[in-house]
Amino acid sequence: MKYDFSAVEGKWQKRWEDAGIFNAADNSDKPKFYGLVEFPYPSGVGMHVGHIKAYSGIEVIGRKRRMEGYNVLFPIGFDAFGLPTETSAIKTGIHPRELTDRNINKFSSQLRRVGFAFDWNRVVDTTEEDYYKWTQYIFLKMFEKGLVFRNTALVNYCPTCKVVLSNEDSQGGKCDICKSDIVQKSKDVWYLRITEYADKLLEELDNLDYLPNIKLQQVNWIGKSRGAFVNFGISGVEDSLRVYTTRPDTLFGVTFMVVAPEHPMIDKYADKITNMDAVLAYREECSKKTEFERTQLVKDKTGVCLEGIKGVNPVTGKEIPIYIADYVMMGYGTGAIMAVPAHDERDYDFAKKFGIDIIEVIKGGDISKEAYAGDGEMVNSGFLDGFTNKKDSIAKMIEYLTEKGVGEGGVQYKMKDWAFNRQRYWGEPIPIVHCPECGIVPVPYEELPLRLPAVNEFAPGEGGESPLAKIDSFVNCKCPRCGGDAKRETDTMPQWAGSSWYFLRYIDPHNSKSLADMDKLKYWLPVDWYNGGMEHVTRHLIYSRFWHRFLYDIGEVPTKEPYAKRTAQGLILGPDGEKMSKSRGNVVDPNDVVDVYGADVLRVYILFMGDYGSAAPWSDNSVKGCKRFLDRVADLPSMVSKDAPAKLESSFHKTIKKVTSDIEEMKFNTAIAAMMGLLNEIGEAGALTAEQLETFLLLLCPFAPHLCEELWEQTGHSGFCSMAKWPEYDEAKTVDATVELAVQINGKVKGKITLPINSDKDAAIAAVKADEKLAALLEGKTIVKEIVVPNKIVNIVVR
RNA sequence: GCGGGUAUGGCGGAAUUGGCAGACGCGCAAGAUUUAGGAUCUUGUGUUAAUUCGUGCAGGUUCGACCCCUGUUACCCGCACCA
Repeated sequence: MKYDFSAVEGKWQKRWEDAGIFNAADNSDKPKFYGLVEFPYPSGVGMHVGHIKAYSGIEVIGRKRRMEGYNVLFPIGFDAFGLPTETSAIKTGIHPRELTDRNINKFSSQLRRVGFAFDWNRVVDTTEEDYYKWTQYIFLKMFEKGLVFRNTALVNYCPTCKVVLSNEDSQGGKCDICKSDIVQKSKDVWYLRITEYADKLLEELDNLDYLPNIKLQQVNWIGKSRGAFVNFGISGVEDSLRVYTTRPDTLFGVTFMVVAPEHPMIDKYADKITNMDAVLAYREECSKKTEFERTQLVKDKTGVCLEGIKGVNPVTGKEIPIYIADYVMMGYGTGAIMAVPAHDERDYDFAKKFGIDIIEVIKGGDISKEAYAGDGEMVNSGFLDGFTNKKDSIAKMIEYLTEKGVGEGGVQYKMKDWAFNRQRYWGEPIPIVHCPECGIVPVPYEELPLRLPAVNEFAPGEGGESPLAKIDSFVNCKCPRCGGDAKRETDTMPQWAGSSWYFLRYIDPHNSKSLADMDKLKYWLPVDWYNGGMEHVTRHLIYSRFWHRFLYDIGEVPTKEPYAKRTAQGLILGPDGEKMSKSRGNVVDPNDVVDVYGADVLRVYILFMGDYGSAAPWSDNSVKGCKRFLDRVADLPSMVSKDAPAKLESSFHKTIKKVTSDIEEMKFNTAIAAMMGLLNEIGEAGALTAEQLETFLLLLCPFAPHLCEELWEQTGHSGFCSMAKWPEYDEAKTVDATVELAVQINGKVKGKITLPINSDKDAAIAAVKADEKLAALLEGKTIVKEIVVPNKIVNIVVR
């Protein structure tokens, strides 16, 4: 029988909301469960099936937990500041505020249509004053603690978006938003000192239940390396050139040094360098290259020797040439390296091209052919000769350098400080005033929120300055410290700011005195389970852990870490197996599916299509299969009978057990498969008891809640199925009285025997010999070995 | 280049982690119902002449391997001249 899902689904969504059954209670004796999903960016195009998949996992888990008696917090909100809305505003002339409100309304109604069990009383919108007031508050706290600094630096700049991007936003040399090539530009930039938290973020990872690949990505992103700083002398002057190396023990093999094109020592010693023209020309050439060109053209090494000055090896006292080359980056280490061509591939290539000596200091390779990066005995290395263990030789050299005062051990991180400003309108204004007398002055806390001025012009200036710079009433202000004329900072925060703490605001979304009440934070934190996309594992997840840890350090939150557990869903690919995109025209709109099949079918299909963590292509036909499943479930009430066959009972207990554990492991596909299998068994049996139907509805409810509520009511229940008690199983009833064992002869399955459960070896062998067919196969053979795994298999080895 | 992952019927995917490969769904075929189509229901469906062969490919360990080991190929995802 088909049921009229459009009427049914709307009816139950309204009842849930009227009864407020999904609203979390702040004061409850029940155990708590805080399930979190990444809140969406409310774009104009509306929701994507990927959103549904991302939310469905925690949705099902949260619904199950609620039925198990937990006080569940499952909130939703909108990460609404950002470029796409601003771009759209510039195009259409509609204010970003107006567009954001429209988009949020659209998303909200779409989310409601799918029947997610969100607590709609706690919706957070990062662009509301009540919210960004606290984003600004956290920024000021960081400023106060010295974690905010300003620096002139070469930054990643997108010429199309006219905006400065963090390294995280410009991966691969492409703008994260518009995909055009990034150029390097010198700018004044606000930074957050995230590197100061690198170790803390790294250390706590051990105590967190994140998927292993997620942890690994974070570790790689932070990129901690141990090594040493070494100060090389510079010939003829009382100065040194500092380098970072992970292999200080190869110091005897250093035959040249390389500095990055932007390295300040070049300007410092401009009068000593005799070929300054060539050096400057090279530098000019490098600055024209995009980051992309510079990192992709790996093979061909270029560079210029600095004539007139030499480096002095602090261990050997030998003079060596210094080169400027773009394979050395200013942004990592000290921007200068000691080159050991015998044992570093890049240095090797460079030495070969420029005809520089190559000295072997580690035995084991053939340095006439290529660099040897492996381990081996140290040679040509003075006091290190004969060392065979890398750890020992490095420790010895660091000891030596420290003693001589020419270096020391140290660590480096690949992660860089977080470039924290954008020349944009639609973002949180940075609460800073520039005073000609006092310098950089923070806006006082009591003046927060520092509101975005209402304007009608959102396009950035040609010079790449923020649209806010054009608004005199905003820019001109009094200095909070001296009261004199001053100017406001006109840049805004990056998109990642608001999403770095939103999970805290859900706990107490309307608090006007603090970002959230401490007692409530203590009750709800940490987030028990956070699910989201793999694409946010290195950026958002690192940023928000950083902010949270900072708030912990200043006593604003009670836990070191925000998220106890983190998982990630796989992509939904288009029907063609390719990533969904407008340009490919393979995008599936969830609304179309809800229109035709209903929300329950959409939900069940998305979780049934494959392993939750893996990518899987969309298939319209498989959606129909889920539709059939639910239609058959809708027929179950007509099959209720007192004379249901007894054998169904153990199938029910098995299914309860399987669905219960599969949901916890996010194996939703096999949980649904188990229910389909049970339904097939019920179909064969032709009847089921009223209690069995009840159990079935409860198991299916987290996946297809509308249908289950409807049938729950139809079968005479009062109250909500969604609030009823999750079924329990009896372990004893999940096992059958008899089991079938496969019988192998020489490892090949030749037949089957049926035995009482837990029968021993003798019984199994006896049963095999009593089986006519199997006995015939053993006739005249010598039995070498008999292996019996109880309840599983018998294997008889014969000759 | 480095790191991680994946590879199973025509398709999406299962497999209690070393014990009957292919659960469940799609598709397909036959039948029922229908004026017909659609929808629905029933049965069948890895492959083979076979008691055969079969989890990307080549070996190995084991009574027994999709699972463990060695080598290899293809694809996917991260990072990428990180000193």
